[in-house]
Amino acid sequence: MPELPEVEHVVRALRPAIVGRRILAAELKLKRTAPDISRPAFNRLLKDALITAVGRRGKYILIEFESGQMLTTHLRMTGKFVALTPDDSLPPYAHVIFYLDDERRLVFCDMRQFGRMRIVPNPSKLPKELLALAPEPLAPEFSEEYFLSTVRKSHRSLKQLLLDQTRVLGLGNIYASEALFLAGVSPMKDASTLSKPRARKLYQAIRDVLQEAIDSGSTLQIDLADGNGSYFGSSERFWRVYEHEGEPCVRCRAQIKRVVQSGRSTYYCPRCQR
DNA sequence: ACCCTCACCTGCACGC
DNA sequence: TGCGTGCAGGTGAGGG
Repeated sequence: MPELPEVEHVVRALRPAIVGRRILAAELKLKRTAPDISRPAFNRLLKDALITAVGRRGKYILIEFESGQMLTTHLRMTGKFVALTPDDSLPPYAHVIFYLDDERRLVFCDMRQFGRMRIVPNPSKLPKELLALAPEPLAPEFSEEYFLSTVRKSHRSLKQLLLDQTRVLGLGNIYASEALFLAGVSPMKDASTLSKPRARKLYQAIRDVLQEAIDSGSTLQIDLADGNGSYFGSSERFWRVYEHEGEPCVRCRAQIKRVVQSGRSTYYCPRCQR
């Protein structure tokens, strides 16, 4: 159930586990997981592929091969990677299996079947949804100027704008609420009406909330060598407003409210956030 | 170009 | 106990 920080944790756990490994065989069990390729073609293209790098773009995981091919994975809501030792049995909802050259299997599991994989023939043929993504939020390209002009141009609510991966990358439903709380800005406010100083504050809050989540997660135990085949990047975290409806605000003690914006829950403090 | 709604799935908590 | 309802941290296709 990942937003950018969780995906970053998955990437960091995956990297030492699979870089340098060769895929002896690939088995796409659920066609839906890689909808724009046939199962035999998927299995054939990844057979004998040597993994040279694991990266990330927004919430997409990028696995690169020596051939120049790349496998992109989006975990959506419930996707997980699991590393299995030869003794481990297949976990539930295992939709893709990669048989690695060290006897282990890298398995993609996904209860809700929303997760998607795609094979990219080479780096110049990135799919359009990847090309459309906003700059990496923790990189210099996501500048204050970029954010200020993006905010100024939008007449949607700030919450909706923050969830739009083509405008602001990496936030999901939780971190969007958290960033707005940190900045003291109402999720319902029309983006274009936000003053420059408050937009700056929101910009900083976005980066802080993501960086804090990445840092706090880096101490998590994400060892894949345990006998059960650990789930990559599982984490527990403390939210300031998310799922705190009715509880006192940590800053002013007013009751946290929940509203629904375009079908999704938003949590906020009606007193601190204007 | 932009933005909204809905569809895609399964499981779980809750109320009757 | 069983059933119906609503909800879950994500996109992306289709339409206005």
